[in-house]
Amino acid sequence: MSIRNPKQKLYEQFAIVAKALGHPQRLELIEHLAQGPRSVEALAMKLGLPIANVSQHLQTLRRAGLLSAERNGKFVNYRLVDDSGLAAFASVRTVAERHLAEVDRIVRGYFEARDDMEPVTRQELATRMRDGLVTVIDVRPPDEFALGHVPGAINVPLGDLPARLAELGKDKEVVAYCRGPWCVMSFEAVAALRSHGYAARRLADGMPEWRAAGMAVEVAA
Amino acid sequence: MSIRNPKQKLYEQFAIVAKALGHPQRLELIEHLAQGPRSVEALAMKLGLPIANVSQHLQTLRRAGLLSAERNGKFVNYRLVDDSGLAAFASVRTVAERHLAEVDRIVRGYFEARDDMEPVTRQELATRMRDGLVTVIDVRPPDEFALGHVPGAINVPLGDLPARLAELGKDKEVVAYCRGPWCVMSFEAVAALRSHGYAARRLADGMPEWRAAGMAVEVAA
DNA sequence: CTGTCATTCAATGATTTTATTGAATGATGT
DNA sequence: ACATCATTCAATAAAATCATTGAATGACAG
Repeated sequence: MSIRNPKQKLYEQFAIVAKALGHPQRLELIEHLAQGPRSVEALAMKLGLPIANVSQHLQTLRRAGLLSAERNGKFVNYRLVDDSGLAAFASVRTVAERHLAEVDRIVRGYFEARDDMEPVTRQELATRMRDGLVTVIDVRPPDEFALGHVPGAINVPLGDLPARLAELGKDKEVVAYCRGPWCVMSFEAVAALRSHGYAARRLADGMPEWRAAGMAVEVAA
Repeated sequence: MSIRNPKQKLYEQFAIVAKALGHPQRLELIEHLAQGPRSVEALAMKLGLPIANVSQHLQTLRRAGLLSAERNGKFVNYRLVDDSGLAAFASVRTVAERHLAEVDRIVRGYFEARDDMEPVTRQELATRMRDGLVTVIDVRPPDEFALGHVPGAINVPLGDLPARLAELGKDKEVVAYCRGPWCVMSFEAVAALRSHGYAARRLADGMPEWRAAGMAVEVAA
């Protein structure tokens, strides 16, 4: 029986939060919930995991104060309680990006092979959209697009891109975005567009960051 | 053998960082290293833990990119590689402070009993110091004070405070600070000073945050 | 070279976390 | 009431993390 002083008790609580972030699939759950509220089943489908497993992860995140759950009929909808969880995720990501050699290796090996250009910043995109210089495509699945997207963006899920190239004029630069800074879909989209002769770039991060930065968001009717 | 796509590999790396933050004593190590570089033995002494145990925790933090180690003769000095680790700690703390009921309980039960006043912000302190309105005391141990302190602050380790009350005039407000936002020493100092009739408040956070905010820092000769 | 000291390594058991399975719960619709 | 469906709970085994111990390493002093 160890005597724990108040500082140690506080640090145990902080550790609960960090521990909740310390599992790759829980981070992925956060990424998906950052697009909008979701039921357990919907999340399990997106991640390709058993429902009971996802349910347990969600409860771990809820106990850490990252999520709230609301019952809606038969379904339980989970959502991020606020931006602080996403901010914690982002700061953890920053540490890894700056100091882990393995991250560098993965980025060089996969991501830079698809898009080695500087991404577009939010501000830059907002300006170029206002001036009518770019076509913005949202490459996420339609359900995520419906929950909120960059005003004026066209929803072209990655799988549909080859069939819908004709919709995108070559006179304007195409800017693609999806769920976040390392969402593979926007990298794949940019690579595909370039190979077809389009001028294409990525947005530096995704929808949740756009929303968190206070930019206007359009929601499906 | 699971096939892991590049996103999952990245998330595993992010999880390594979060996992490293997911242990109360590793968080405490970060707090101490935020005061300045330290040897393994010195940290073990401060935390009251076996050296081998501390060594292992430090290596976990190093593998997560949070610390760097430099050999200096017989000693190995660990240090925070940059502010990003402290920022991650801070954002995890924010989640816990906002959403964990247990944190609220601990703060109410212990900390607010010692100091229920609004703490002084850095900017406010800088202004009031310039105008000569406050006496600033640094209640950390002398070795930490020596590695950097608020210019003009007096080092009064908490244990010495009762014997050194006479040094502090009652005409000026006394502001106490120590290692960080929930460092118990500054709470105890404020409580002790108030009980002796002094006007006393805490700085909202500690030395590492002062330094990270770009404020001037004085180092012992 | 030898002894000492700070640190790391390696091995161990104890504890915690994780994934899986199937049963229990709670709400809905017939 | 009954069947159905989404979710949670409970139990289990596998895996990871943790603290502890004592031996190995690497640097210095004599």
